[in-house]
Amino acid sequence: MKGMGRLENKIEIIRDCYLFAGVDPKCLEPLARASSIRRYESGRVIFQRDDEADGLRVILSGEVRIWIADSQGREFTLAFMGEGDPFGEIALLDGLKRTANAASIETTDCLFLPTRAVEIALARDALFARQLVYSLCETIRINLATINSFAFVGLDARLAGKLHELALDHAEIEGGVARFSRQFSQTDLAQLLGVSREAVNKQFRALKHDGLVLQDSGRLTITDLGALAARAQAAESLFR
Amino acid sequence: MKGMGRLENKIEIIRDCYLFAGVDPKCLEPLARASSIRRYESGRVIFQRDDEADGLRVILSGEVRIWIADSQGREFTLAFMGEGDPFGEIALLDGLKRTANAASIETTDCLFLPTRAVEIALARDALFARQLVYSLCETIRINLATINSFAFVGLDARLAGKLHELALDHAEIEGGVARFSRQFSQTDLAQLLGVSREAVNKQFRALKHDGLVLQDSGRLTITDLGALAARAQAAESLFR
DNA sequence: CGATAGGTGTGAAGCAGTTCACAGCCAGAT
DNA sequence: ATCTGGCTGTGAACTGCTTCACACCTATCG
Repeated sequence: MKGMGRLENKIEIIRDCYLFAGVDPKCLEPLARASSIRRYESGRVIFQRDDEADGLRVILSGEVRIWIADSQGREFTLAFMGEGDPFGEIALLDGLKRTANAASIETTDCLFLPTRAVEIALARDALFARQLVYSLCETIRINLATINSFAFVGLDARLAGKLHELALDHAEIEGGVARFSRQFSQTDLAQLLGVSREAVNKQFRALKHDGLVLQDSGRLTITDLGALAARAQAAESLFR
Repeated sequence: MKGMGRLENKIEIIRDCYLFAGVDPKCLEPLARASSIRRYESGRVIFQRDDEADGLRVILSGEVRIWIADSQGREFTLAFMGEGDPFGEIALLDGLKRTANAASIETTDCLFLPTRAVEIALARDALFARQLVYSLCETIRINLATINSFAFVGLDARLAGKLHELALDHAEIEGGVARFSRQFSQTDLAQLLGVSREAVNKQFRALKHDGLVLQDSGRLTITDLGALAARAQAAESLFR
């Protein structure tokens, strides 16, 4: 009976992921049966570029960084993923090697769905396929916004835009003020923007000078989200 | 009887697109019934960013440029699409506005599938959904390669890589030599790389100096694809 | 035919971001 | 309490790309 309890627990967890919203309950049970829950301690590398895909993960709690790197060791952060976000879909879905690296930046629990189980659900349930398609489209829009900013936007506007974006996910917003709930180092920001830490520092100076951003003991506070958005105008996102 | 002939003709056209490979023949007929063939003269804008999506197009013959632009009129070319390629899927699939602009750069015939017909096929046929998922993953890999090159790769290697890539689609290759089958202006290349025309010209000088590229009356010839690929090393594509 | 529009080639000046070097600060470990 | 490692701040020198300006070359079109 204990095993049964765990299964029902997993079914519930899966049903709560937006990726599986509306999925046929008949498909849910085999998915749950095949899936497992994996815990990664902070700093664990979950997979690396060019690995074979083993399955899909959905974050139950914690935070994961997805990034690419070059041969010199420079890194570009594609995304920080949090609770409810799925990751590792691409290589799973097209059967090729992983496109990026993933690591936990705090203790993270993931629901792990092995390739075969996803494949079966995909063939059986049109709604699951539909949901996956939405998720892939979202990824494409995010990537296009990144390309847009590389092609057209100066670092000043790019930093403003990125801070604004991060605030929506990682800060408590009240009025036009956003207080970040975790630390982002200038190195983090540099890796998110694809530039050097020094360049970020310089732009940061300007933001602080204009009173748009404060630093209380490591944490950032944005004093005027609207003004920050205005600075990012040129970076107007393709993704809304 | 004539109408019937046109329908069967369309069914055949659809079946030949790789996007519909393996699609249930029962789904094919309604798709064909709803679809139409549209001809765009050279230079016609097919859709623009922020338009509502009307449907999906598959190129039957001709060539289409997909690009984004900023407020100053600078343009970044995301892709040239040719025979068999589908385009306009993203906004169609997620119901949001178009992410990019599309225009024919020569007289182009497209198969046009309106949103509703695609939606119905998607709900009914898991294989069609699977095929779409593959196609979206491919787009994501291409976009990631673009992001990779912006973040890490100098213009020298990026130009070499782009020429190599273009040669695979637009040139006749014999041994290590590739003779382009249409013209690419330096402006075209600049827009593909997200830099100024002058910067491309300068890198071009270096390639010509080293005898890797020739220009006979507008058309380009790559004299050593291997050496060109070596120059692009750092741009090693995430997409293979 | 000469006019015009794209394309190419090139040089000067400027700016944005990189690299390198180093200093100071804080928190956690020994 | 001191040491260490990661973060921040900053300046100097350099490089790569942009912008602007212009010359020249061709193909096309009235």
